[in-house]
Amino acid sequence: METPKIKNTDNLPPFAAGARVRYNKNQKMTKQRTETKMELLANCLEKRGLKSTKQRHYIADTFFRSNTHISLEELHKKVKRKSPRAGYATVYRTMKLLTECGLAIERQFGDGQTRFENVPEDGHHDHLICLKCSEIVEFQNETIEQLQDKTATELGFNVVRHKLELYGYCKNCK
Amino acid sequence: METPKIKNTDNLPPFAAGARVRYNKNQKMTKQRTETKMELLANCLEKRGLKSTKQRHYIADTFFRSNTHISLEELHKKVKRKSPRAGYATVYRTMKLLTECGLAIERQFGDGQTRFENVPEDGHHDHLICLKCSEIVEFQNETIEQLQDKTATELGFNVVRHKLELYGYCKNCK
DNA sequence: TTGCTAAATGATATCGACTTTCAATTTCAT
DNA sequence: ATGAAATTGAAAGTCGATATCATTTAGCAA
Repeated sequence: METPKIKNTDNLPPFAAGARVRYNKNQKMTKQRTETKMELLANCLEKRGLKSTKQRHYIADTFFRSNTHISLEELHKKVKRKSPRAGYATVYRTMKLLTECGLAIERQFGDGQTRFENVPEDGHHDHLICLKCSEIVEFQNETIEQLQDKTATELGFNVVRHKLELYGYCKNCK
Repeated sequence: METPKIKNTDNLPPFAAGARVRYNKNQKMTKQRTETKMELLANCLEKRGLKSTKQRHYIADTFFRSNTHISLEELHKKVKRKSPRAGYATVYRTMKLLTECGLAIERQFGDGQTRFENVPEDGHHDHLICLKCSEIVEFQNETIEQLQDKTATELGFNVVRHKLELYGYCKNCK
């Protein structure tokens, strides 16, 4: 084997997962609730004429409670702990649905697996990723956002969304 | 089929490929040469005790001349025009080599295909991607970079590299 | 509650983009 | 030129994502 393949959390690349810590512009920690999201999901299902099932409910709840950038495989594993017959395909379809409803964000950190992130209730954030210990810190910086808009405008663009990832070493690893 | 799969340039997602235009901070266009890179490659091969082959030479040259964010499939197609027996695996291995040598950058724009970008000779740049016509504009903004470093430092990080992508609509599509 | 019908589920098959394997070929130091 | 070592191309293998399909379920109507 030339290059080992990454398959699970035990052998993650240095930038894919890790505990989540959030900071706003002033470095205050923030928290997320999970109740409201289940309500949003219920609304979204109703709006589309979709059915409310045990599986969807449990998968969504498990995802909303997850604090990492979770992959389908990891989520499936968690879901099966309480619901052993739950299929991978259902987890896949539910996460696709959550993404369409705006309740999850798909991310690619370059390890070949799509990872899902909870939508923050306090707005957009970007990522700082430690290349050694895998810590992922989320941050917000309004000034950077404004500069991005300004730059884009100068080039004739209207920016709809963006992605900013900073890779480096955290204070414990530098 | 539930979701059509993207396979080639004719059916790209609105953000994957497109002609490349580069702007520096003052919106002046810049150009790239290709000679120096072949020399760098030769050095890199020698340093590693690797052999200089027709295939590597031709694949690298084709890539260096490509002006888009090219996928392996697209590059293989181009290479086969002049070298019909060239295999996909060789293109794959050569691009892996170029990436390791720092002469190519792997990128994921979310369409499931890895795309390769030429290393700019005038430093790091970021991307503006039109969601409608697929135009990809590259830009540089030193102020944003400085702010990123500042933010990271405040959170105890040393930034090694970063990725900034702005998705929106260009002046022709807004 | 019961029956019905469309939607959802889960097991499995398929797809597609890599990635590896291996026998044949080529490079290059001697 | 020669032989060891690297490279190549074809084909097979891998793995995550996605589709298929028979069975099960949700939710409305009687």
